[in-house]
Amino acid sequence: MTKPQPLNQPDQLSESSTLASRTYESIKADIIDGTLAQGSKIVESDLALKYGTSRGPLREAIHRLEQIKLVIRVPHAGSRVVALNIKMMEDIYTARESLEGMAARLAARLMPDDDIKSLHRLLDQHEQNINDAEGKVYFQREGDIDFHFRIAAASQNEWILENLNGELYQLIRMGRHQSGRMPSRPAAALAQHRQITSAIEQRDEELAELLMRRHISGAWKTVKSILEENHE
Amino acid sequence: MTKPQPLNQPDQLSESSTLASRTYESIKADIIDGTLAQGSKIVESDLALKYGTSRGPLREAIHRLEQIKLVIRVPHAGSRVVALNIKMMEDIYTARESLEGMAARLAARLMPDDDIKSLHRLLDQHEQNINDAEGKVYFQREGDIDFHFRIAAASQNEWILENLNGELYQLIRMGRHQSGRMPSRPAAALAQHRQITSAIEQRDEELAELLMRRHISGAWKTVKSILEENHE
DNA sequence: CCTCGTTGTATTGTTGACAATAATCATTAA
DNA sequence: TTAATGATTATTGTCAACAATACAACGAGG
Repeated sequence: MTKPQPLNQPDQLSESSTLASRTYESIKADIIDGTLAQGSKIVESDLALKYGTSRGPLREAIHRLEQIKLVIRVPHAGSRVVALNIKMMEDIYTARESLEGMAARLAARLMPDDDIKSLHRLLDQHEQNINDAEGKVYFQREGDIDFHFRIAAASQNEWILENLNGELYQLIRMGRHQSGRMPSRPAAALAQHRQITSAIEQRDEELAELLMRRHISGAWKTVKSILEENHE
Repeated sequence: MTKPQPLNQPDQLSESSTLASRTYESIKADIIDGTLAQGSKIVESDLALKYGTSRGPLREAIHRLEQIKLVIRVPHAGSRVVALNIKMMEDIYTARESLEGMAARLAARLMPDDDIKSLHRLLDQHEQNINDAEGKVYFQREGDIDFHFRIAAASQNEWILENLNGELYQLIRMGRHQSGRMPSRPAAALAQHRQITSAIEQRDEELAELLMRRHISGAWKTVKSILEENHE
């Protein structure tokens, strides 16, 4: 059985040349998967020790994490891992809806035919994985983001790509880890992905944007209800 | 004669408690108004001297500027002030169109009546300033962004607000300084602003978004033609 | 018992020195 | 003359010590 191919969104090569970057990647991963608990206080000297570096590079890592909103920092008082709440997640999903809608529109205009074919193949793979018990985990965790990443990349808009991939998706991943549950109904999601791809293939910008926005706002509704029931 | 009221988008209180923040603000201003030329190389020790600080805080400032894309940094090789090109500006305007369209939609849903009234007054003031020779400079430079800022704030979406105000508007300001010219036809822009405000007042989300997007994509067309003629 | 001010401690902000890296320039061989 | 190669230098990356700040504990006064 072929393993689902690795995600092609290397935020940074894991063997980065600078210590600050490596520390950044490590901490980011630990925040996203909950090893560093939400809302927990960050003490520079402690973390420096923990990640085997000195305060200098660690400080740079923290600053970068602050920029992508994984960390909140208040001057002279210290930093904490962000604590996701519903309002914040709603803001993120709304921004994402807007940006990805635009990305889908641009993809319909600009995506090369070959890439569209490849996108179809990706969805075929996802379909197989849905029926496959162990694949389910993969599909629900990362396959979904993989699809969305390809659309963002196809937009050929650097700003949108960087903000989706570098910031919004990270926060969404973190939210998923938190809730412990997966995005709902993979089959329904897949069907929508196919619709969107088809609109792109037909170069129907308007429809592509509309479908993407509907897809994401639908996803938010289910995520929201999960968060609300967890929160009482 | 009453001076146009100061912009209410203090990115940071100018008397920030930390040296790194003050340095950041200074450099940012210098980049935006061209004192630090586009594409010019940044040498940490030189700048540290120039801004009266040591390399530590200056480094933090540079990192923050990198995050808002005013500076480009390559590991071990140094940093440069970003050099705006047409593709980059197009990406920015497209992202802005998407985000501000959504912001207008949210504003139509959420903006308190009092704030809408205040928005009307702001536009009245702009109208006066258009006929006033010295006001023209103000309106064209900052008044336009002032309006857009209020919509973004009214969306009550933190992510959108921060990204528009903290990043996109800065780059657009920088672009304006570069071209030397002002946004075109203040009267036409004002008319569109009124339309948008009116849609918000009527709580017509769909229309508010549509008008805002049209407004911004129109602005891009004229900016683009200016850039192209400057560039040959 | 509560409030306010004071002191002490922990943590961040800042600095200058040192190490590592990459760009530059001169030198040599083809 | 040009291309490759090696030493040199400028610049960034990293570190550890020092200063400034905010928070907590404590005590005095109401």
